[in-house]
Amino acid sequence: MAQSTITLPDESTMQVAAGTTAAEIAETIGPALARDAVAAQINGQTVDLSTPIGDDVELAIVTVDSAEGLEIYRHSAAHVMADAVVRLFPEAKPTIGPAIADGFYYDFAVDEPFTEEDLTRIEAEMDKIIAADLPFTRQDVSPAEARAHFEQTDNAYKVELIDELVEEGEQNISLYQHGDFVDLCRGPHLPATGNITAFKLLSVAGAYWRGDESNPMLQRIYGTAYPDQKMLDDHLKRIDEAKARDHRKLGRELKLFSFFEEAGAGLVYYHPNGAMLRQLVTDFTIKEHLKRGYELVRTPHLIKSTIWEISGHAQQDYPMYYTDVEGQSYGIKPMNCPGHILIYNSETRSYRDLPIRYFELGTVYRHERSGVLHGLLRVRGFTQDDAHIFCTPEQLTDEIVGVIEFAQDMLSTFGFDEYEVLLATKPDKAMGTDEMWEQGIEALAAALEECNMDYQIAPKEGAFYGPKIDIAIKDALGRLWDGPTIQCDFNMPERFDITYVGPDGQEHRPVMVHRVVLAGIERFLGALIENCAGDFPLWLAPVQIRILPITDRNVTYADEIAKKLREEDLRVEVDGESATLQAKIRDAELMKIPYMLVVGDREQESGQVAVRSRQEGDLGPQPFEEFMATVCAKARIQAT
RNA sequence: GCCGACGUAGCUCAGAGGUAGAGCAGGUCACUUGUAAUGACCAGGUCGUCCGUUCGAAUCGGACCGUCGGCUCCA
Repeated sequence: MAQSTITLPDESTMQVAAGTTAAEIAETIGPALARDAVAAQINGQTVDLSTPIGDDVELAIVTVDSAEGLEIYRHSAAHVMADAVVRLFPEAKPTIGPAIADGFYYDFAVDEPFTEEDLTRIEAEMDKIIAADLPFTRQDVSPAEARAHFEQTDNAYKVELIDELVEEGEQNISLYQHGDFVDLCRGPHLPATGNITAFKLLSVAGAYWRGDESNPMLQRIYGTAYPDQKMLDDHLKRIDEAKARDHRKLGRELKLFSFFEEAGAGLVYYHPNGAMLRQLVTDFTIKEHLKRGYELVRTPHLIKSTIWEISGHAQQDYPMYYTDVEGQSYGIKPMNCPGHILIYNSETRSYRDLPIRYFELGTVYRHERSGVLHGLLRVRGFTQDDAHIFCTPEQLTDEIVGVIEFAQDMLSTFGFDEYEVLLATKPDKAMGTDEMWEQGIEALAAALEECNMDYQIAPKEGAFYGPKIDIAIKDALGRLWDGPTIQCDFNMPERFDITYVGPDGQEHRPVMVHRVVLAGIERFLGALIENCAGDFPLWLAPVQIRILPITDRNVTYADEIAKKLREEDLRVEVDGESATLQAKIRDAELMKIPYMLVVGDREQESGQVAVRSRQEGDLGPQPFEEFMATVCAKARIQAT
């Protein structure tokens, strides 16, 4: 009998009879491996465990604890869900159902949308399919056969997918079947439905076929699956944890901000605590910009529409608001760049002036569609820590490096140390020549490399005026938030015809970089609130100290020390209510105030305060002056 | 904008074709308290808005406003 030589990842080799399956080899290596195996990699290609091995190959067993293995596991769960749906709703047409970051989904074309109650029924049906332990089998067929199958089930969506595959040059179409359910699928899959142990369906939502809003709306069911129940429970617990620190909930509880239905959606009202938090963040931001050679500018909210025609926003149908002033059309600024360009253009600039870095806390308005608004994360009026850098092409990479380093400094001060970085290239709907785009992409890539940043290319994701770097920041729960963006612009300088005089006495075109670090201040505050669950570090706490007089006799003393603390720029409140100390402590704890000073007759007589720290609990009495010195020092530390 | 769900007191929520309820928050009074809720009393709602169906609508239908989960888009 013919033998095949298998090389395993640890370089060891084994001899097996030709035709032995990957599953059998896993079994030979060990029962634990066989149990966790979901697929195999043969010469780097991921295939089903049931694949027989004919030649000498490199083989790796893919287990469910790898990212790839988990994806396969969840993808199989999606198939089981689709099967369950079709069993319960024979009219439903399955379309596409992939694994995603935290689970999987499947989109169905149905006449009636699914209800929450349907999810329970579908889960029960899935349990049956899993209990039946139906093997997943692969079948490679011709496009014609595949088409015939899905035409028979009247599924135009699958037929469309097959036609696309054929266009891409596929000769073979793979179908996966378990029980009676057949799906168009690249695979691979688990050996059988029984391999799925823990899953849960989470929600149902509308989604456009292929993500295009001109296409029909499908019904999407989201679910998740984990190799064991405990992992699933942990995941569900994380969802609850995220809910508990939702910035919209905390925004109300901590009296930070609100929205008013009667005043307009997506427009934020900052209450005293929120306005203080915002001010602390923006004061810090301004200071850091000035340190790095930026200059403050300020531009109006209303600019004649002719400027928006020059900038191209008008022609791009940018979602902005317009108004009319004495018969002239004005646009409410959705971006700060044209204003900064006007200032740049107000004088003849020399190469000796460059780089010029204009910074503005620029408040902009954008007409975001009603369905996308989301707390502070997606609003219609927001403020950016926006700057535009005008520089020579030679200075470009250094300037971008400067921005990246600045962004890292800022974010880490606020407690964000992990990032995911994208470099976005030319979209279909774009201005500027290919050559300009290439230059920009090169400069951005060079800067990222100089900063040793790992990044991924996001094809066609650039702004219409230039390529960009998008940095997403990771929070305490591992969630990603939109963060800094650095956008090259070879286009706007052209349109506004801005120049500088070079050493040769000739006019040259400067490069323009748009960049935000915190990005939208509102959005950043949302991320900040959720990252620390409303428990702000001392330097950012809207109220740093609350003084709790034990009796009415102690209120005057409390007011006195409050005055002294305020003179040191500390943010202090006195709780003068006639309530018990316990009740006052509870209130202050719920407001997540970092320090409580309990003052009764004893403290008053001795000039002391009894300190209770939110983090460390009761610290006992100490001289007031001593506390003030300590807390002043701590409040100055701008790091989390 | 699209699909679905939802909107009852400041907040969290119960109720439901016959005219609205709780807890917390708020106010008043009493208490003057030592490290996460003192007690009593009071006040508070044209049940998101408008239009319709009905003898009668908070309850049923429609439109609009807003919120939530997604799609899409984006700082």
